[in-house]
Amino acid sequence: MPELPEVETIRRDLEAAVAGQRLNAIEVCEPRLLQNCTLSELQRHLQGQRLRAMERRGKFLIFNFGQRLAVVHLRMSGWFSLEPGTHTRMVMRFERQAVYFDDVRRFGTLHLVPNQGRQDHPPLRGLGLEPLGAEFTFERFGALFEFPREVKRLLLDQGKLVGVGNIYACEALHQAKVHPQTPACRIGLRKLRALHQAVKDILQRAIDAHGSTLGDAVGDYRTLDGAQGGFQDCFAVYGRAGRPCLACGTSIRRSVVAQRSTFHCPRCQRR
DNA sequence: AGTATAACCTGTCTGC
DNA sequence: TGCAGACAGGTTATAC
Repeated sequence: MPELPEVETIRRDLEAAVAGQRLNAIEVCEPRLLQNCTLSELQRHLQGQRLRAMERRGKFLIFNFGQRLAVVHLRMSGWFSLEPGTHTRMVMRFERQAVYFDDVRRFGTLHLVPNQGRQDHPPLRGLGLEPLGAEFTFERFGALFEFPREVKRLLLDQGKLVGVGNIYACEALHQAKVHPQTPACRIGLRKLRALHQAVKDILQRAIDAHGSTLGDAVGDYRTLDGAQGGFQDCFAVYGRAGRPCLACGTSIRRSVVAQRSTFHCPRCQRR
């Protein structure tokens, strides 16, 4: 479920909790987690190494151990905790603190990747623009809009732009007053500038609120210490079908775009 | 090259 | 109370 703001929140929390510490042991009890190595290979390369930094690329969480990286994707229900949970799939025991990877739906992935040339190895290969990085200029963003794909589909394409998922795509499109099904190449300069700003703005505001927790069901996103995020209280459209648009009062509409639930205001976001 | 569909899993919620 | 069906923040293989 996590998108960029949730992953970034976890990154910061993990950095504070375990960066700089040596990894004493790593235990994996869900074989599907490991994508490109065996558990013994993982242990051979990482155990005894110091965690140099916690990094993030799009929705990937990167444990930087110097020569090697453990690259984790949380997919739908993964999260990290300082306590063992009901669906713990991996434990990383650092010198002074253990961290637990919990993942109800077992979709989460871990790749062991060489740090040198990391961008040439899956899963970091072929990723798009980092929306909170210096590279996210209006020119480079605008260059993605040359084709007639539906704009929401484009925003969700991790090969074009990383980190934006279903929630924040809906929210950014509403803030910029763009209909989710608008062909990308038919968005005018004014709206395109508004959308560029909205993507940055929504993601930053969501990070400031420590991400979004939709409910209290098992597998819902939590921060490292188990707290809920806060940005769900700021949603303008996501999950608000039938309720009034905060800008104009019109009933928010739910539809399906790119096989995903989509929410928009039919008045603020005209085709 | 695009788009749709099913699949990967488990859990929750809704309606009958 | 039970039970079938829909739905869920993500991605990918496969088939048009």
